[in-house]
Amino acid sequence: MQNKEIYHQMVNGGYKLTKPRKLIAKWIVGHKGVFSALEICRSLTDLDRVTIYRTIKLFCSLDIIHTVLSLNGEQYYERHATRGHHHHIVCTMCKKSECVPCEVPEIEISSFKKIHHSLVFTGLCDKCTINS
Amino acid sequence: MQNKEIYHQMVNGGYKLTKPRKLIAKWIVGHKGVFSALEICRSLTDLDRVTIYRTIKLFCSLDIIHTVLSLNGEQYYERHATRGHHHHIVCTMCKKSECVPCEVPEIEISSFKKIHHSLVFTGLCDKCTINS
DNA sequence: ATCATATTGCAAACGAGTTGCATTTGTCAA
DNA sequence: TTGACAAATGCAACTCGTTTGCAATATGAT
Repeated sequence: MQNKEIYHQMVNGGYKLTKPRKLIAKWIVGHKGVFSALEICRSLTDLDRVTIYRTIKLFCSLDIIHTVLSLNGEQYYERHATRGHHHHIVCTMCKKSECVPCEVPEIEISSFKKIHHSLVFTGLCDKCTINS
Repeated sequence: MQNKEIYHQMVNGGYKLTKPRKLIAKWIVGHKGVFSALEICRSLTDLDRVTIYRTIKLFCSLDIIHTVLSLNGEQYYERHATRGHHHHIVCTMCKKSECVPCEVPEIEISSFKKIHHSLVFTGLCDKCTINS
């Protein structure tokens, strides 16, 4: 049960285990891949938007999820270490996405610590290539 | 004179060479590195936001500039082919950024064409590492 | 079970970017 | 050079994702 793990991280961090937080944790565990705050809003309609945004921030600070770069002004997130580190390729026309294994070499920059990276590939999927 | 080149691209594309467009072209040529629409707004205060946004879109469609992924909901742009393809590392605390050469291998995905990538490294810069 | 306080939900605001529309400006043909 | 017409501008008012202030509520330590 992956959500138990998240509950643990919350309690360890000194945060209360509330109903909204549990619901959001379960949703995230049950969701494969990248997601946005608004997707959670659309699913968990009993919860206030504000609570969802705040919980997402909390989860980020607890390293339960991390931000993925945005393609369109909407912020996306991903569960830390789901199925190993990887990236996505997104079709610029129809927004369909696929996973891509990570081949970014580790970089060494003396003046920066705790380096993470966010990578998105964009292109045209087979269908959209034909239609364009 | 790099802006002459841009004027050419506009005329070739069948677009008028207006005062606002020339001003924005000059600003972009004179600007080193990544920029946002709002930065131009702050500099060229006589121009309407709307005109700036519309001109940026036009320049993107003419391949004069291209979008850079955003870290915070604000869209960033860069002059095409300035100093060759590269990426950025951004400090998560103070937002200071540095350039990083690109070492992402070309990927081959049969079902996608015209693949581009957007990569941002994040981390803590030296100062923020000390203060945290 | 009680209580302090962390957390929620509402309303109202925010900032970035967009749209509709009347006015102005570039361009091209006369 | 001028004038006409489409293209482009600027204003106002809007959208959408996200945030803030604050009163009401729920959690968990006692």
